[in-house]
Amino acid sequence: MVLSERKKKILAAVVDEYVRTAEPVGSKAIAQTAGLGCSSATIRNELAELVSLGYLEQPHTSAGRVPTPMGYRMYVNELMQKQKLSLEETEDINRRMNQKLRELDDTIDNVSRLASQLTDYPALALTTRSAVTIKRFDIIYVDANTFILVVMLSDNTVKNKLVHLPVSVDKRLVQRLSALFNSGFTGITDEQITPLLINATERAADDTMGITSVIAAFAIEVLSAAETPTAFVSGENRLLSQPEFRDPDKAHRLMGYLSGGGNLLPPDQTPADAGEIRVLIGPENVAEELKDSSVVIATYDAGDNTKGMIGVVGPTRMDYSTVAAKLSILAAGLSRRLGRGEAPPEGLHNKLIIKGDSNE
Amino acid sequence: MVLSERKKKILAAVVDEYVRTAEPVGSKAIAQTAGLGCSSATIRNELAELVSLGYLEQPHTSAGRVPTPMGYRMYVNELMQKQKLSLEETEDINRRMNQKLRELDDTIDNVSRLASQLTDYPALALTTRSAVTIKRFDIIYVDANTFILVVMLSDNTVKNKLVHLPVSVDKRLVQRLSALFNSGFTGITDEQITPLLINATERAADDTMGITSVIAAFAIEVLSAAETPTAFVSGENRLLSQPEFRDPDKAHRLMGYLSGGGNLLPPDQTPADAGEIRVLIGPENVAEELKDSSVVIATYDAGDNTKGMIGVVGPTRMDYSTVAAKLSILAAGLSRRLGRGEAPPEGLHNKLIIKGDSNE
DNA sequence: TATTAGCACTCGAAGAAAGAGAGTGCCAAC
DNA sequence: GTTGGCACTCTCTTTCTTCGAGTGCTAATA
Repeated sequence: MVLSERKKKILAAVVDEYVRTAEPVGSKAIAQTAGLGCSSATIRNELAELVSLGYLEQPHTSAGRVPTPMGYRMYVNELMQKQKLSLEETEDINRRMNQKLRELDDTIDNVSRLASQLTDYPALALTTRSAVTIKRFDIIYVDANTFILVVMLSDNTVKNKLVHLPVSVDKRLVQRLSALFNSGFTGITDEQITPLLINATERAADDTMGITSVIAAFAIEVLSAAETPTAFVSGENRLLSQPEFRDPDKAHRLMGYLSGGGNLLPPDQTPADAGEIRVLIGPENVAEELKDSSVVIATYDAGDNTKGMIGVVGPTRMDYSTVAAKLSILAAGLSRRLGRGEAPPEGLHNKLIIKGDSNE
Repeated sequence: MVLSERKKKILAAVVDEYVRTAEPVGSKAIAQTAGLGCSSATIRNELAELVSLGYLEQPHTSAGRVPTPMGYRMYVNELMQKQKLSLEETEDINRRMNQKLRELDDTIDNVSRLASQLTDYPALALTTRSAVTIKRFDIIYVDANTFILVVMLSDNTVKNKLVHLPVSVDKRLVQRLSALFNSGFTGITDEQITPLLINATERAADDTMGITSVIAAFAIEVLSAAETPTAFVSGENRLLSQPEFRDPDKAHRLMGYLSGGGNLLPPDQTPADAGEIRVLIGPENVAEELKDSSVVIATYDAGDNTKGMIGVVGPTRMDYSTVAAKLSILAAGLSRRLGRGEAPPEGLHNKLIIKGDSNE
């Protein structure tokens, strides 16, 4: 059954109002705010129908109406006006993004922090699982007992590790190993790094001290870490400002779940296309702990076919349109800068300024 | 005035009991638990004196007693029995430390997570401010537009950054720059990296494209980031399981403060010696938000004269002895492994096992 | 002099009762 | 189909009462 225009308007009004006030919405309030020229009695009739259709519900017989998950779903899919953020707001987001992400690393924890700040909900940033391979493998010789492993992955992230060894290592061995690893270990996944391969490399390098194993272990570690989807959560505490989490136990449960960082988001779903916003409302979530919360997820392009995701968690009574709009901009910005694996022009510029003021 | 033995015992009993139950402690309860052979009436007299001495207080006239900050202080300084953790517990901590910190990075966020898990309070790990210099500077040439900067600092941490440039760079220029940076930028602090120095390097390398600036900017960034004391907080949500934070507003305030990650701990105090445990009780804290919470801080030796700190935050009604004992072990473990900047033997071993099972 | 038993008293927590108010459902009129 | 009117329902808030743990004090005891 398709909803009449008026029902849609009323439903939208209920959602808007409820999101704003967190109080069940009465017929009178709607009659006043939503500018349809009819009385509260008419609205009451409509509301009753919306209830029986499953879009709304009543906490108790003589209370206002509250959207059901199905109601929110309808709202998100059809009713909510794609919020246009004002120019200032957009600017602000971009500015903060530049500022925040210029510092050292645009690592996912920074991204999640930013998302949380912007939306004022807890946010989480996730890496997506995908086959990662090693693109480059370098070993920097520091001294006879020390070297630095530097691995560049196919997703353009670089990892390093400082290794101390109890035994001395010849500089040439290190170089040989470096070359061997670069030829043998690039372009393959962690599963392909078999003991056999390590043994072969070891023999080829004449490595009698097992350094190869240490390095290979690092390679495996990096690869599997990169493939394990990890989530960074920040701003858990913002949950507490939501009235639905005034109950400390409830808040604690969800926050604990979030900090656990487990597989929070639909693990089976393939990541959406970059730019796409996905909304999971209440029971649509797989995790039991999220069953009465909502999640908004934006996907961005992290370059080299990998996708990143930023999600925001809140009560089902969530300001979907604003959150979606903000995440959209954030995701777009991230795609822009990560997609090509380079810092944004401004970032570079700001740094370069130091060239100028040499008289100091 | 010095407390009589019995008063001490009673005070200790009050603290212990209150820590356990979070309820004001009555005279009868003490008469039963603390095995001093006297009746509740006697205890009442003693309690009344302890109140007038300032060690205890009453929430209201006809309630049990609760320790004041001064009472806790006395407890921590003199009464609390230095808790000996059982062998199993110690083992457990060490095992978890090995497990947790073996993964890729023993970074401070992992340390703080671990501390929080162990104590079941929110924990924060801090780096201490100290003059950091660059120990090594390497540039890995990836392709004409891409290279990886690898910087090893005096505190034995290694940072890297992938740099894309819009212009092509000659491989030899990169090598020359690498050499120049290694000679010019090692052993100096970020303040010593003046525009003059950059300019000189630039000219020496014949760098007309300003790559030097980009690299120098990274150097400065890394150095100043390393010198900025940062705090990593985890387990904020554990606050919520404490009855004193059942009020969401109160919890929110403190959690917000913690997540802010600001200068949480006595900024003026010089870090204690490694192994030392410091306890700040309620109003002893400088930060307004911590005035009715307590903080336990352990200092560990992070190698190369730098100290690290792990702190735990909780209500003043905190299990000081257990927390102190656990942090102690944690700090000792960290000193052991970070002090010499190497992975613990077990960690290495476990990795090396993969050598063995090549028949798979 | 220190300890103890006894007892009246205090004060908060928990429960019960009452009142207020927002909002509904339904009916009859338009 | 819409509207005003009205009785009804149910929660929230406030007020009052009760209950009980724990105290402080006094007088008796070792």
